[in-house]
Amino acid sequence: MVEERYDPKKIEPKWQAHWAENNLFRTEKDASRKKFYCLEMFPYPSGRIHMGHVRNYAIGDVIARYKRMRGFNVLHPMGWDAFGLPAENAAIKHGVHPSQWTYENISYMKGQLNKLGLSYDWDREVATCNPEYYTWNQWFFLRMYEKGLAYRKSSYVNWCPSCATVLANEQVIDLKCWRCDSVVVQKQLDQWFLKITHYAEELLQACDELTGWPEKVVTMQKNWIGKSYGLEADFAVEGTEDVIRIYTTRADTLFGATFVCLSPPHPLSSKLVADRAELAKVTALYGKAEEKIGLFTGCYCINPVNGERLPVYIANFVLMEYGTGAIMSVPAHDQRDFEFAQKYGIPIRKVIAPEGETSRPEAVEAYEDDGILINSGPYSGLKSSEARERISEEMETKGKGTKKVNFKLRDWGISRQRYWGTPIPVIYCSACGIVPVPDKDLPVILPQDVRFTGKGGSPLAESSSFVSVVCPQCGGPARRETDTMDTFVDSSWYFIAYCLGKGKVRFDGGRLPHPDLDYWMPVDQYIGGVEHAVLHLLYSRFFTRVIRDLGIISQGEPFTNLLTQGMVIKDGAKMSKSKGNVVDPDYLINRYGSDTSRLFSLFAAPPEKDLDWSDKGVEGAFRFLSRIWSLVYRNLGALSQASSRGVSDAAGLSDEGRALVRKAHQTIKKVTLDIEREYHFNTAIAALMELVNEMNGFMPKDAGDMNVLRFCLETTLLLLSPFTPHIAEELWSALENRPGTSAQVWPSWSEGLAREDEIELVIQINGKVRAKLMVPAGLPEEELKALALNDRKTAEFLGGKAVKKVIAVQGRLVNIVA
RNA sequence: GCGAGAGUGGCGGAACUGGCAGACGCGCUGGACUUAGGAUCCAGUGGGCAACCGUAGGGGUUCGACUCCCCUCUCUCGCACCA
Repeated sequence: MVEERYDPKKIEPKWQAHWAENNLFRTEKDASRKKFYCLEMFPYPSGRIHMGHVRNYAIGDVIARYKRMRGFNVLHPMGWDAFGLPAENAAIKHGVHPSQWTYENISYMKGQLNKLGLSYDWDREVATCNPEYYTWNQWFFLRMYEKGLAYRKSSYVNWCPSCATVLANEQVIDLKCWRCDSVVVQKQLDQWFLKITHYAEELLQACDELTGWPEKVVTMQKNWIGKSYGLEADFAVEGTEDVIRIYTTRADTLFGATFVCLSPPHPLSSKLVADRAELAKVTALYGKAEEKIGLFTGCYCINPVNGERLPVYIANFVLMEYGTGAIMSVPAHDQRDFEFAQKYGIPIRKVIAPEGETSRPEAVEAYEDDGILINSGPYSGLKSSEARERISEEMETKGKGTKKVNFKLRDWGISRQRYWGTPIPVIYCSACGIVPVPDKDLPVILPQDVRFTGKGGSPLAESSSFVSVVCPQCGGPARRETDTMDTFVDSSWYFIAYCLGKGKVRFDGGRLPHPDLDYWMPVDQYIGGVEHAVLHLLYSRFFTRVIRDLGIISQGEPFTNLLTQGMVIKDGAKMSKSKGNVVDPDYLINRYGSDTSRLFSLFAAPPEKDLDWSDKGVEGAFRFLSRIWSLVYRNLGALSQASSRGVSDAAGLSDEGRALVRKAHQTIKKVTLDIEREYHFNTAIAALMELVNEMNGFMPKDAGDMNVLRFCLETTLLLLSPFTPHIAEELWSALENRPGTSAQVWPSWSEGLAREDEIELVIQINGKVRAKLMVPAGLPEEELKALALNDRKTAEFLGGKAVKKVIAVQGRLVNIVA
């Protein structure tokens, strides 16, 4: 029974239950069918979903449902990025255990996702805070440790003195701690690192194969990896045995070096500077962008290319982490060096002249481009590019330097002084040193006896039952690592876990590469926010390669196609709690239903662009669905007597009927191509609206017309079903068809039936539209020209002028040049 | 500063490889039905009385430019001392 009014509350829960009871979206590996792995970035279980999730998951669901109707074996899973700071903060603030807080949130949010009618295979759900999941973080860590890909070293980190803990970069806001507002300092600490730089070259090379990714994201990845070709050269410190090794990409400017700078943490800095207090001043400003300061060491070093004596400075702007931690400074050709030289009165010597430039005005800034060498001994007159090569070779021959490729990419520091993360599976023994936890003792489970105070560093350190262990090697007393892993580790392989299914995630033993992984991977379509353009996506590319090199999987590239959806904007700003401009999905679903919520977020903008929220637009989406509803309701009696069979090859239709059938076929074509072409759902939905508008204006006069209407309605419902699955199912079943839309095949169009038999020929005179003429479609150009020239209005506008040229475009227009 | 992208009605947005600019939706105007309508339906809707003018601005290529080329402006987003 179809009610008169469209009431989503009455139909949506019914169909959600139907899908769940019949396990319609459960997927099994089936080697005989072509697979499609459709994945949306899993959410952090913060408590409730927001409109960004609705948009992200609506996009993914349309793709998954569409691909199913196209016959693919579709894997469409969902899970939870469940470790993270908010859970721990909730524990500090409200005394709820992070685990309880997280699982309660998951339960609520899972309900919200189901209310949206998303077609997930929940049998594959993962929560990263589950020991069955994070044990594999530990297992991968141990494998990497064995291969030297996980190691411990001392490094600078953001340290909040008040909270006594390390902060991630994104938790430092304007150089201050996001929680207590105290100034963050750089502190040297022992940290665990994953050697992502081992894959730097491959990660960079493979960027060129990411043809299904937005160029912007690929570029960001390339820049982040930051490969550069240069020279390492040795500058001997005068009167000592010490040598300063510098790195430069501009060997062609070697003759222009007038001083050398060391990074404050450079080992030679403290050796060359006697005055600790002065050195401390520079060190205090290390890494601060505002001001360049330096300290003359009193020492000189020798330029290997010409034997010149150059002063050695300590400079706060020189990074220890990049290159060698020391640079040669060429103020004439590097803006930073230029400013520094001016400040400290160091000479500036030009060694590169812009090509073709004769006069040389007094420099007010550095000339950083390539050019022709001057003042450079035997190299004067050469081009920069050639000089770089030749000077580097000379340095190598003389044993004073080495050509060197450098990367900006640094190894990934994963240690976090937090509770709610994966324990790093390592034991420290005073006798044996660092001892990895044996596989048989995995997982190292988070202890329950921890108090959350928000102070005093790693919470795990407070649990004596956790910290005190027996050394697996010597049996003596030992101490467990109390840091946990960065939560980005969890999300670096979850898409691989989905392929195996709940309770089946394991990577040791069995046939390798794992047959299920080889069937499902890589992800065919990944959808998520662009904020992960570098971090998560780069880490995942790294992890997938590590897993490949363990033999578990064959391919190293995880995501074939990537769609980065735009933000949801309201009142000119990104929707966010802090801005107070959020729209609550629960409210929206209650008031308009999930079909309307989905439809609006798909219709208002193409997926990759920002979406401007509009309450009125939502109502428009609801009205559209209501119109379809009442169209079926109004005609239900007659429609149930009608049959869509035969409509598509029928002669004997009324003119109006034929026109509507044509429109339907055109709509099938447009919707299909719009989805295939960059997922432009907004124009696909617009086409469906056009078809519905035409159906609304269609007055069936006989049984044949009613057959046409039924055909067009069925077509509309099928085309609509990926976007608004509930109403499609409901009306489909109201027309007494079985089974449901999601088991149906995507409609196909006939070019013949879609073709117009008449076109409106536009007649232009000198490029301006002067007349329009209905003519039969498919006329050859010559006939179009003749028709245009003979038109009454043409003569009128020509006013007797001679026709110079006539251009005809088949099926479109004729332009008469006079 | 470097890198990427975008500027189209009152608004969100259409326009495939150059071919009727403004599809579709919102809003607005008028009308119908109503005790009433912020419900629904119908019609209209870039500007201008007009010729004409209109896709950020200025040049260019072309029979023809939102689309291609050059210059300028504005905005958004990344990365920002990577030597």
